[in-house]
Amino acid sequence: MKTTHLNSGDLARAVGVNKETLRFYERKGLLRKPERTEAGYRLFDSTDVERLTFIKNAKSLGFSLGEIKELLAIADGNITCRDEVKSITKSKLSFIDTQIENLNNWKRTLSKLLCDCEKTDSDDLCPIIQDLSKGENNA
Amino acid sequence: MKTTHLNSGDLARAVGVNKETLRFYERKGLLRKPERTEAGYRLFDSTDVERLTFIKNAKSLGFSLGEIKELLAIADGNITCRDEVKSITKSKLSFIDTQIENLNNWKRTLSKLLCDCEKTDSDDLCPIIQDLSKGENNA
DNA sequence: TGGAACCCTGTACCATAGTACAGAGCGTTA
DNA sequence: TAACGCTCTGTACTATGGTACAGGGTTCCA
Repeated sequence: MKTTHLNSGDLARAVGVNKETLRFYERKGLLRKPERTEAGYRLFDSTDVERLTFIKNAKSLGFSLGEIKELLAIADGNITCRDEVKSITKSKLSFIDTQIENLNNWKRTLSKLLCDCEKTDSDDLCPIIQDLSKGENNA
Repeated sequence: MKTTHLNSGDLARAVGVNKETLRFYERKGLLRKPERTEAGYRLFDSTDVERLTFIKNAKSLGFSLGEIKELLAIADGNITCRDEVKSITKSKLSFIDTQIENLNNWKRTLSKLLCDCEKTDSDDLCPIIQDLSKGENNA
């Protein structure tokens, strides 16, 4: 658990994000304001690597920065708020379900259209275009 | 096929979008510049309803406004470009497949975390937070 | 005829998620 | 000691997809 100090470049490289993004996250309150050297250089440590990794992972799981900030606030606070993490995760899960359902609908529709398109004469109007011009289309 | 004239408000209401959005789409070149009354009021007709419906449907299918513009350009042009519609649709389909796969990964991960969370003692660190702090997380 | 409800315009603003850049200072190494 | 590469700051800009608003003009209905 030695406290290796990293500067912006080190941290950015370590986690694989842009250096500017670190400043951006700091401004947004996702990363704490790090200590500084006398010259004003940011001094990060392994907890920042973890935190930034957290952000990166959560982002890849579809959490928005706003949601991540909430999660981090909870992680920073007392453990008793854990229900909130669960609640956010649950709502995210149900959102994901909806999204998957939508995508499957899109997929069905587009596949069907593509199929129709292959079948029709090349001098008919494209069925994809035609279909999308109709009301009552799927969500 | 009577050419019912609609003004901005009518069209917006008919399709269910914001009036400002019409102007926005017009600016972006998604909607044609409509004729005007002598007072300068926009005059839309049923083809605009179709076009806006097209945009709305395509949007709900996950096409970006840029892609929709391409599709519209093709629809406006000659039918022989139909292969392009197919190609856009195909690439959209493969994108959708990727998205579904990603969402399913997210879902698996979050479900597992949620499950872990229910199992652990309330004075342990929340496993969701812990897990997300680790590197090598799924995409 | 007057007022409500609509339409017009340009411009500015919103959120999200960053990226880019100029001009300055710092640190390391030849 | 000079040069190169790194860091700092604030500010501006990017893209996407709109929304809001002020300050006018118009249309409709009682």
